[in-house]
Amino acid sequence: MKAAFRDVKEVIRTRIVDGDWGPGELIPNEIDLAAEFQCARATVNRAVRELAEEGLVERKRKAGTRVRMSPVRRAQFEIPVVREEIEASGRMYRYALVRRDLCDTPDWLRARMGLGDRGQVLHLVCVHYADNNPYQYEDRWINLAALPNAADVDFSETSPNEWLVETVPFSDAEISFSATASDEVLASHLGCAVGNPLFLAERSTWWRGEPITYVRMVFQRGHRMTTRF
Amino acid sequence: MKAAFRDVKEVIRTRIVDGDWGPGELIPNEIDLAAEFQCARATVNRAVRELAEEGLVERKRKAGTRVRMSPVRRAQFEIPVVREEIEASGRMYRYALVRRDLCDTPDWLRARMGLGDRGQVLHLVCVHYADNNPYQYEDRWINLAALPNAADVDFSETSPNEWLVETVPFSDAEISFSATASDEVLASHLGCAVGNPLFLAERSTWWRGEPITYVRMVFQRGHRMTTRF
DNA sequence: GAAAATCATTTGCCTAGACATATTACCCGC
DNA sequence: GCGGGTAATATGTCTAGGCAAATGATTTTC
Repeated sequence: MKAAFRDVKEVIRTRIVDGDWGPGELIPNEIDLAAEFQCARATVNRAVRELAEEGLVERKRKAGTRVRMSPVRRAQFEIPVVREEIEASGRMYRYALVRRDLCDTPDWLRARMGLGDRGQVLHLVCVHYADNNPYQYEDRWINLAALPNAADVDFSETSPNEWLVETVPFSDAEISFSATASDEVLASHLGCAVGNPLFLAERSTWWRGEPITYVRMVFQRGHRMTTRF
Repeated sequence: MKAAFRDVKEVIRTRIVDGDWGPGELIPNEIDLAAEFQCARATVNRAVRELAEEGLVERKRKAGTRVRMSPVRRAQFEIPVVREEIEASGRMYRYALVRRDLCDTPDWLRARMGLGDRGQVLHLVCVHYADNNPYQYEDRWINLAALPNAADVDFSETSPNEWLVETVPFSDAEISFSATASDEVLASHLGCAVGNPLFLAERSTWWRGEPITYVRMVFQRGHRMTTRF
């Protein structure tokens, strides 16, 4: 007899999956469920609350709990550091710095990151290899106003990604995925043809409201991001 | 004065983000925190438990709670029904069925879905419009062995997506995202040029271990999938 | 010294009862 | 029939206390 709320949760989940309680239908209230399962209301509450967090049911005060019409399926992706992603798949990781510039913040970046005054940014371009095949092209901009010491770091060995993770551990971020076409630069670095469709991930990061970094990550042809739920 | 556990949670989160409690460090135990915040231990428990679920801290019995070295970054995407996605953005939704075939299960589909014996599948092609602009091209295959009555449904008005959601509401799924190039069919339906890079989502669905449906969803040029965390 | 048994600490979960809050349902006056 | 106020109800959260389980630390035994 351990973790009763888990059992309650699974019984309810089974009833929903099997269609005993169909979409849109109201399920019994917490007091009745507690009576049925012979437990405290708090136990039922936790079970049903977690099901609601998973998107299986919808709860409203007074109105009760009902099975969702269209289950809000939330797909969860872990966003690992590239090196870990490659090494986890058993391939050898290699990193190369392609370019390093110090420049004034371009306007498009100021707009995107919400940078008010002009200042300097560190622009880094690097490529991540898996088993010596190009895997990801990384185009990164670091706000030097927020991280002045980034200018002194030697990024020829440490990838900016890993340096940032150690330096600014807990930040807010916005990530977005889309498709883009390979241009000549990408084609030469990734070893594909110009015009090939490529998977693109962009990420902006803030720390305490201050813009830290923006990165464009373009993956090798055929890259897929997969998850089960 | 509502939701004390939320306040506790935010105070602790702030201390971690600000570096008062650095990566790898042990934070006070629940009893001490409860004393500090003048609340019951259960309240602190919920606060810290949720922080652990978010990946900010790591908990172990007897060992206590410590701040994670590298926070597990989980991006969460909601996978809504197309119509809801479009209507939520304030645009008008329209749906069109392009093609409907009954055919023997092609080999590639049998391999992908883990379908053992050969049987028939229903192949549907449709397009979803937002404000009369093509938004998503949907290429769907439904396993008739699992859903024989799908053959009798009129999909000219109801989109297969919505019919399936009502009929087989809660299933296991695998979803994957990638980039693809527009071919002539896609170009004509989506109104883009041949060769344009397009964002592709593929989804396989099972119900109680039985393959139900596989769908390829190709989005209009420039589509982005975004999330904050 | 190494392995095994015991102890202590911390999180995990449960109960029973209480009050708060949102929201529906109903009743009433018009 | 309709608008507005009021009561009823289901969920949301808190408290105080208690037992369970995992596991790091310590001590005992061989």
